[in-house]
Amino acid sequence: VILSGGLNNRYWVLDVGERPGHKTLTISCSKSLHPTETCLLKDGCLISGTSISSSIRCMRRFFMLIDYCSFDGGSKQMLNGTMVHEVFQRAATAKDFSLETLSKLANQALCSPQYLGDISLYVCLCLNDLTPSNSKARTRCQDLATVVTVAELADIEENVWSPRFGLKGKIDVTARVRIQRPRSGSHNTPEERTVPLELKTGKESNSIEHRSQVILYTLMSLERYNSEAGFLLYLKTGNLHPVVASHMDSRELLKLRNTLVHHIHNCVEKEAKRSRLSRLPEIVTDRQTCQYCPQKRNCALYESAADVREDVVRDFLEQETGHLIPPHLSYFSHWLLLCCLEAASMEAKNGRKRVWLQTAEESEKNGSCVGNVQLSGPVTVQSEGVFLHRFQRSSVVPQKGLASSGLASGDRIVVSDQEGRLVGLATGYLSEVSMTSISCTLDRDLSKFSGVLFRLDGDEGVIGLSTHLTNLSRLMENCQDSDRLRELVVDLRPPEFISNLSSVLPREAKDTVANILKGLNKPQKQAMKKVLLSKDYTLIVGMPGTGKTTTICTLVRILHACGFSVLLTSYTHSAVDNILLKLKRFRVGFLRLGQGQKVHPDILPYTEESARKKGVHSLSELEQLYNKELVVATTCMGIKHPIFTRRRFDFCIVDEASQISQPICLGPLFYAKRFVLVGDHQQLPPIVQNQEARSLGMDESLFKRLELHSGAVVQLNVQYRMNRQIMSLSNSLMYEGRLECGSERTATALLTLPFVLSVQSELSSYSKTHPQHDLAWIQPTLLPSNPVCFLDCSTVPALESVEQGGVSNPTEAALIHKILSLLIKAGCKPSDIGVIAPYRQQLKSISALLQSSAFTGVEVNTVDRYQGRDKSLIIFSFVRSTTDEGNLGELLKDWRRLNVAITRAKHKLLMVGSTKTLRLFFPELLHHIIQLPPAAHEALPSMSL
DNA sequence: ACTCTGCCAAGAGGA
Repeated sequence: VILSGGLNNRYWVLDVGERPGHKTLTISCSKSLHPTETCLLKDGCLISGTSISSSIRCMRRFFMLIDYCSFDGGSKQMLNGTMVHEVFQRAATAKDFSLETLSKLANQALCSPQYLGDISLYVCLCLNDLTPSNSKARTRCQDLATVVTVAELADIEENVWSPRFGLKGKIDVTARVRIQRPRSGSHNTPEERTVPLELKTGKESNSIEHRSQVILYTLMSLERYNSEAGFLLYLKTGNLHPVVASHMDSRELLKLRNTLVHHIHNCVEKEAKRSRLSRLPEIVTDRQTCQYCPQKRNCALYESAADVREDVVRDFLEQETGHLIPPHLSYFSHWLLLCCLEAASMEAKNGRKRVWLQTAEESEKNGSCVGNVQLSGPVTVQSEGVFLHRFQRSSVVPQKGLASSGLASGDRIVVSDQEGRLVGLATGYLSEVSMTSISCTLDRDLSKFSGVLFRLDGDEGVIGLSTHLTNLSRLMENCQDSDRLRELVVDLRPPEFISNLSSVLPREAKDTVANILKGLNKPQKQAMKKVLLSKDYTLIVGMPGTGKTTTICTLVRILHACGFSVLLTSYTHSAVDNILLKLKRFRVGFLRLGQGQKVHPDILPYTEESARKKGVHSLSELEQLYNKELVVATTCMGIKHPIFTRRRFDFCIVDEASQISQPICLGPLFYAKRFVLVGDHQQLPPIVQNQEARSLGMDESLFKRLELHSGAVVQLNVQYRMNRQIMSLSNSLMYEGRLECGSERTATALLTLPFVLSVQSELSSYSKTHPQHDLAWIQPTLLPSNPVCFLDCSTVPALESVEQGGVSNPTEAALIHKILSLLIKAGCKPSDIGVIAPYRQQLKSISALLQSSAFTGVEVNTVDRYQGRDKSLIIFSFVRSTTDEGNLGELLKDWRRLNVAITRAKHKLLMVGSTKTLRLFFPELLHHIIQLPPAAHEALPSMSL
């Protein structure tokens, strides 16, 4: 934005207005003259110190936040740097820089799982870099008479979020130093200051980047320590350089920071209602700078994608993107745009900003925050880097129960002080929440802050779209793997198959495979065959209830028996573990990668973590662990794991592939020769927040994109879940009759209600005593022999309410509550019942009515959460009862969501909704309508359970 | 117009 005073003019601030969440400035370029302008200061974007200092040479680098080290392992020097940092920090904490200690620490660092995980580990620590005499680190000030001595260590790896400057970062060492200035004559006591100390293990460059980093850290810690300067400590020489942040330096760096933020917020621009990628900051085209830039490919890709070619950079672009043809570039730029749009939507609802934009009181009202707490009792060290803290409400403020805070054990939290001076002090997990106290494990020891008032905020974490972008960028790489994948994914080259099974099937595996195949039905066997014959990929359509998990499990067993290596993935941990839980019953070994906290308890013994506990002390032992199993399982996001710097697989299987967005789904495919996508695009698509991104096709999964090659598709259409009537509803809605029952037993299975007769007689006697109520409709509703019922509430006064939190319909909720109590009384097990609604708000109002213990076991959940699962009896609440289709809402209009909802039921499906709304788009329902009398939900008796 | 799961992160150093 250029203000009226011109690009770089100066302004007077005439007035400052404070509003919640933002400030307004009234400014003018002349004190006495008009035009005044109003600036709105808001938002809470924090930029890291390193991002800013690395942008000094080239601002573009910042926008290409793609971490290559995750797949090439990084350089020797970087690894060395990380390790020496740690050795120094540990030695400093122990206040011991003796050679013995240093070498002990260095050995520990070499064996620490963190570094062992890096397969490219072949670094020897240069211990002589850290000799004791150097570590005392005297300054070489210009002003030789000034002496700085490090008196005490205040902190290491301190995490700072500074909303005031919009900066964040981690400070290597925070030190208390004594500064003795030469003053003529008299007694001068040394000044004490707490300052940031930045360690560098490379060449002593004292470069502008290094110095800027220190200046930024100094700014960040201004509010904490009032530090005026920081220090650069080069460990190779032991030299300590003071870096005094001059006003101008700080100002320039903050201006750079602001420019970066401006570009972030404006990475997409609208033109004639259509969004497109904005221009990035100008390309530097300085051979010297660009030659070694790790981001040059992305830089060139972006430039080519933006379709603005300048002559100066043509050869640079040619060099980096010459191997790509226009469709490749447009695929890249299309998805880049989609990701930018989506990122903006995700950033908008990023809850982390609340920590500094809202007071604790405000935040507490919205839930997931507890303010005014103090440390109580000592901090105990649970394990390396895990500190157990206990907090209590400060007695100063009126007590409010902590349990009602919206925070629950297991939640991720951020700890800050109440005042907003120490933001983001620590992060961790809540372990216990009681009425009076909260305990949690944090990544830092906060014992030195006893007496400080804290606030704990729930932290959803910020996951940008960096994995998406990394995968997209990788797809464009000039190498064999990427070329092939690009051909298949972007050019849509038809997949090839070999004709003869005998060439892939080892003779000795034939019997085993034949044995495994025995338990499968026809389409499942076909799927196995197709996969074995594939040279590129196979798509398996798993319609509802067709034994998708079993099929995948069997596929893995067969591939395993043939000696093929398999990478097994899905988007969610639970989907991965679902297959593994089945797989572990057979003699198939596997390695499960991923955080223990997220892994199913029964799968934990197969994780890397637990294998390590048995002892991995050397690189070769680690390699053994990584290479031992033919089958490796992880989530699609888990591909940053170091195992992938080396290992490749014969097959990659992606489950729930129709729910994964293209860039994410690509990730694991880089590591396998062939892949298998399993899904069903008639079920739920990937969730996309941004409306425009969705309309531009971001919710198209790779599964759906590749489905146009029907030769690669196998359909599992024999299902063992639904009885005939429920299945035919789905068939007419979605599958055009292709879905079949696997057996007559499946087709005719009904709900068992042992006491249905007694409930019915109870109802009829109730009818007699209450003749004013028409209860004729309830009999067919309850009857198991009537598997599909649509209860039409259109005669019942609609109570649909649209609130801020979502949509709910109390009438439907009340009706469901009463019918449920009848069904349970009739002998239906609560655990056999699922209640589904499209909206969370509706689930809340239903759950509120099901508090009595008779209902425990009834699972109330969203359609989305129910995907992949089933129940004997499903009650689905449509909630919406509008006649205006335009007002229906996107969720219900999506047929795929409706399809998922109705196919969760095995034996009986009760739908509650309004025909007014539904006949608009689902006429098949009309065959199953049960017309409700007015006030049906009130007329029904409340059964005592 | 309300559906949701991923992820540890800012920085390791080189020209």
